[in-house]
Amino acid sequence: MQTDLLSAQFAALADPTRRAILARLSEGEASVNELAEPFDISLPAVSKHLKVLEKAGLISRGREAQWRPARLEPMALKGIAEWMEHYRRFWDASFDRLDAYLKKIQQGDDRGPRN
Amino acid sequence: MQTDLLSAQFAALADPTRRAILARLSEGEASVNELAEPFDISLPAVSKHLKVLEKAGLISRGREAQWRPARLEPMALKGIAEWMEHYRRFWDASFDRLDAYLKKIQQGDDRGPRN
DNA sequence: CGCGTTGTCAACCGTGCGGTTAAATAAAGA
DNA sequence: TCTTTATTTAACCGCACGGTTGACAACGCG
Repeated sequence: MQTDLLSAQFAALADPTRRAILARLSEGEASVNELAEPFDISLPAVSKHLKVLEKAGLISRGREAQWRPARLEPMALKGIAEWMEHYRRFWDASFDRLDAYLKKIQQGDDRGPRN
Repeated sequence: MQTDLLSAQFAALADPTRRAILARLSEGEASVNELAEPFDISLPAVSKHLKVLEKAGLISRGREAQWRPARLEPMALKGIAEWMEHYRRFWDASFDRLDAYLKKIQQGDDRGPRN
């Protein structure tokens, strides 16, 4: 079993069905039936996907009568974004320039009042 | 089997050992033995991890005599970054106002027709 | 209450993953 | 050539994953 949250999040995102579910939820919360509609899989399968997403902290669920609407958990992807930031310089050209600039500043004067 | 590159990349990143390997490679290329050293797993296991990373396009491998150094593939993470960009407004503070606006909209027209 | 709707739980199945050990391959060096 | 070093391949193992079907629970409504 996966104890590490970041691993759980990456693993959750590795499935195309789950990414599609997230895309749908980015337009607003939805019931399980609504989420299942575009796919050719059974309802329990969708229910399992939602459980995976929930354990990864990517969604949360409510209750309204017999519906259990799922909604995107807004801050969840921030952890991944922060992990990626460490590698940003490898693919983002504009970051290279900023990086160089920051290093240059840092060399001479650490606590300068930048306004 | 996974044919989708994005899925393969997320799956590759879901393993902590592989993320540690990437972190090591972000400081420069390394041989399999060097990469294996911090871990308590066998060499073939590391070799398999490298193959997963390579198939995901995250690293590439060379040959120098009997060594097969691995190096980070610079542009690889860009695909993931672009996927995440779609969700940026959900966690980035500078989009807070937009987010609040979307939530407000969402309240009104949630579950209309259909089931 | 009984009924229909919505969703989950339980059990099962096939496949792939991360790990192992043992053997094979590749290249440098004596 | 024979040996040493570096790495991959092959075969296997246990387990988690994504899927199924069938039964069950929760709730609104007549």
